[in-house]
Amino acid sequence: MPVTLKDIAEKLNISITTVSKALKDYPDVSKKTKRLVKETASLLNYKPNSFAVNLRTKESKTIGLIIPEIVHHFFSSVINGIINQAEKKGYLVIILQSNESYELEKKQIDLLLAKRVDGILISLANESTDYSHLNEILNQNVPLVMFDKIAKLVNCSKVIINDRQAAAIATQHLIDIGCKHIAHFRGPLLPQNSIDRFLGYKKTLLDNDLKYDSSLVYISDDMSFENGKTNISKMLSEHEHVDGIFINTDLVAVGAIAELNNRGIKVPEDIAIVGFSNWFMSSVISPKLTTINQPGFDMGKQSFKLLYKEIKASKKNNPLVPKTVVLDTDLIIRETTSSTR
Amino acid sequence: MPVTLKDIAEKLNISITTVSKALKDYPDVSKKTKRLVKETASLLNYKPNSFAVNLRTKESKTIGLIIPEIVHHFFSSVINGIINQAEKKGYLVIILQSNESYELEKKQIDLLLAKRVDGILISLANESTDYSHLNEILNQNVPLVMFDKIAKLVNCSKVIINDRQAAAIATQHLIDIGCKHIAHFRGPLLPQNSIDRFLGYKKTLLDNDLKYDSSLVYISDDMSFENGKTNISKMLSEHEHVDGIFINTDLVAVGAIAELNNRGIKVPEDIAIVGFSNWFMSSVISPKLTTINQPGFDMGKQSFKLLYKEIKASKKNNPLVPKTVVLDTDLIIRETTSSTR
DNA sequence: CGATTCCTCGAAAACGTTTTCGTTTTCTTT
DNA sequence: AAAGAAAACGAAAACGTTTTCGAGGAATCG
Repeated sequence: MPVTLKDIAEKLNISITTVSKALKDYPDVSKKTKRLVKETASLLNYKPNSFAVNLRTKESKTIGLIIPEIVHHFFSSVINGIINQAEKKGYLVIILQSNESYELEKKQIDLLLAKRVDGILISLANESTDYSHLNEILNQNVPLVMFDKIAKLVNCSKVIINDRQAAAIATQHLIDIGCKHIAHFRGPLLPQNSIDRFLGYKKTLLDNDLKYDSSLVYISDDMSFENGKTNISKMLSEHEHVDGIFINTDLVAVGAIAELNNRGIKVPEDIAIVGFSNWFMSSVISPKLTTINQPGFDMGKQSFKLLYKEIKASKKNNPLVPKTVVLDTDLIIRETTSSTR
Repeated sequence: MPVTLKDIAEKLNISITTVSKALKDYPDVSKKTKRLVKETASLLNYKPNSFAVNLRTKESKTIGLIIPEIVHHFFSSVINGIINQAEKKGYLVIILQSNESYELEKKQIDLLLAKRVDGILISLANESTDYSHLNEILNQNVPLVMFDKIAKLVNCSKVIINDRQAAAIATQHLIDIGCKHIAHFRGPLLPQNSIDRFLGYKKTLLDNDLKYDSSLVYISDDMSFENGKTNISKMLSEHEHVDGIFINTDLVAVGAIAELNNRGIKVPEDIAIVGFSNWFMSSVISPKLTTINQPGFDMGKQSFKLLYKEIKASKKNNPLVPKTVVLDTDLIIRETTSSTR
């Protein structure tokens, strides 16, 4: 059986109260008994029962994290950032997956609320368009921070990248290397970042006096390798002189490149490509993919930092005004837009 | 304030005891009060306080998972399998990372034990050679299951692949397509699977009457892309007629291929390559990598299943005899060993 | 009708900790 | 040496649940 405060108290013939206070360095216990208590505590290998501590202090030093999918380079980087930062502050992280499903997302939130985690970090499922489940979190006074895939309407802190700007930089790069007919493979219709990237693409075309043609925009429903291949095929059958594509995300871009390779269409000579997210594979394929680097680790880190502040504020019943942190991205120029073309 | 059993009891003018029993369908409470209690419970949106439940039942329905690194295709697949299976049984998962460090691994175990998780799943850090921290888990009667990178000497259930056999299949494949001088890029010296893959390679050479040359074995300390490049360079400077390499793992293989491409050495015509693990990128690079598929998701699933059984057995004080599950791998033949060579 | 059984219910202890508040002891001061 | 202040300690309540055990009343049986 695990050793408790009581065991220490009995061994030293003092009260449980004093033992507890000694261990927590309360000022009203003498140096001598403190030393004694601490010695026997470590002698007996005492570990506080976290269940009891949780009940008493009403906090579990645990946060919940919900992401669309785990097996994903970007998200696993985010997880890494979150866990690292959380551990520094003594928090552990419970991870759940929404599989891009609204229903599952709702269920996972319920699970976390039932577990009474001290806070929740979430990146939304593509399907999610109703936000009552998120407001439910706030109603219960559980701190909430959204990152990457956010809902602007929910009144909580957020960590995002400037998707519109990043897309603009990507598109401008294509224009700068001489592309005249630039297509865009966008993500699903709902998620905000998918929308913003599209808008950044569109605006940059117009800003450069190129005409925007909605038939040059293709949707990747599940952002897969296959999507890239089918989108390319469709595009080639519908348009003749596309010379550049801004593709969301790298995985789709890699599928597109594979299909272009199959068909003997040269990248970047015939068609230049810029991806999005800087997955590891992008630097390994041939030709190497020019892409927008999305700082996953840092996003995780910042997200937890914000959540931590909210948790501390909420403990003091001192509500924090929600804040949105926007992280920098950068364009990584590689072979798919090589200037030697 | 969250609603408690007491609130329901007061509202209905009955005792807390009866409310608790009604909600848990005890036989000694009448249908009528059960209905009444359940109605008001859902009316008030009652959620049991998990902290109190934990303290009372001495279990948290939470398990801990320690892996060397999260941002890794194989491990994130494993995580996925574990979380999926755990959720089905009502368990949540706390994930920690050892960063391949023995010290950190020890610390993470302490954290999980302090949290009093119901069980622990672990894949060992490469550094770990002392197992006292693992035995500490068992001493505290916390169920433990090891997967992938295991320690044979620790007396717990394990889930692994047959590394030796997989390596043999990979090596045999190289021999079958005509390779005569086969090198091996192995992982670090300590981990069991690194050892077993090496042994499978060696044995297969001898079984085929090829001579084993220890100078053809190169070590990748950190299993990186860079390791692949440097190993190839070293190998090319030391040996002339290597015509096949069995490389652990895919990431190293991809680095090797990149360097071979740089030097104009043709894969598979000049040197054929087989990787290990079937990372997603392997099917995307050029030439596509022949590799051993390692069933990450299934490994996660099986690991949790074993742990679950142990948890249930340990609750009944009915120790389970440790069991080792060996999962199948398969050889995925792609272009780096294409038979057209 | 008395004794037995069954059906409902509730008091109370227990899980292990934290913290308030009061009590006792020791020390300081005059 | 007495009075007051300071230091050290402990009793007890509280967190919210689960479960044992016993009690009361209703139903059943002989």
